Amino acid sequence: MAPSTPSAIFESLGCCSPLSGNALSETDAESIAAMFAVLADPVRLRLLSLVANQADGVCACDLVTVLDRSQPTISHHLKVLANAGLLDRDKRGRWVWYTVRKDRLAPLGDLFA
Amino acid sequence: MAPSTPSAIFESLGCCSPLSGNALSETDAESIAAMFAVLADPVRLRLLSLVANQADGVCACDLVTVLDRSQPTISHHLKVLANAGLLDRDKRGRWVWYTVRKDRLAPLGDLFA
DNA sequence: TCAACATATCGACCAATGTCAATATCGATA
DNA sequence: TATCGATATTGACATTGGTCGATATGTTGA
Repeated sequence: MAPSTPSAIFESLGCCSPLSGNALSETDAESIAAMFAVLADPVRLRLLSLVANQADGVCACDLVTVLDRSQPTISHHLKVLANAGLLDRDKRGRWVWYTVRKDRLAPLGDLFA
Repeated sequence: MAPSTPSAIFESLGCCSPLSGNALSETDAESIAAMFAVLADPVRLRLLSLVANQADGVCACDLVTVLDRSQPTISHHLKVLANAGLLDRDKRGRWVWYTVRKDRLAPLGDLFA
């Protein structure tokens, strides 16, 4: 006989807790959400794309002038991106050069496959 | 002769504004950031994965019991996901069934390619 | 050593948002 | 119609986070 309520449908599949099968764990969800939170800002997205479009990296001094934000704000966003592992930071004398970590970006794309 | 300052390097490439080449526009960055903001919450990520793992969709009544959140909170998150176009909402009598919109998720993955 | 410049940090402010209790709405069924 | 159960909305609260002015740190070159 067919189950009548929604949860009964899941229970009829033979498992104890209906939906916990191959779903995201709480800790996995938190770490993935943290990565998406880093990407959930238009200024950071533009910084990331600006850096990604220059194979040899970009000087922070140029990033400050391009977007319409103050120097502390750009510095803050670059730090967030670097702390998330999406940008590599390379100090060369007085300047700081950033390059994109494609090996860190790719796994995020796999989540949508 | 090699340019001495970082910005001079970009200007030597022959373009007016150094980094604006194929980078994200402000409006594009805003809309993409909005999509990532939807995904930047662990409860929403788990809801999405729970729905995605059931080919025939999931009843909201079951989603309420699985995660450790109140019914209004789950309802709120489902609304956010549906408004973003990531979930389809289908009201069947007293219950609401959700299915995932894979065609809306896939383009987000392409951003990392 | 000093001045100028690039970058980082601090402190404060304001907007956005996740959360829940209470309540409303809507559909099914007796 | 009346009641019950599923879902949505409202209002309030606390937290988070983007932003900037002011300032600190660190590096270069005179």
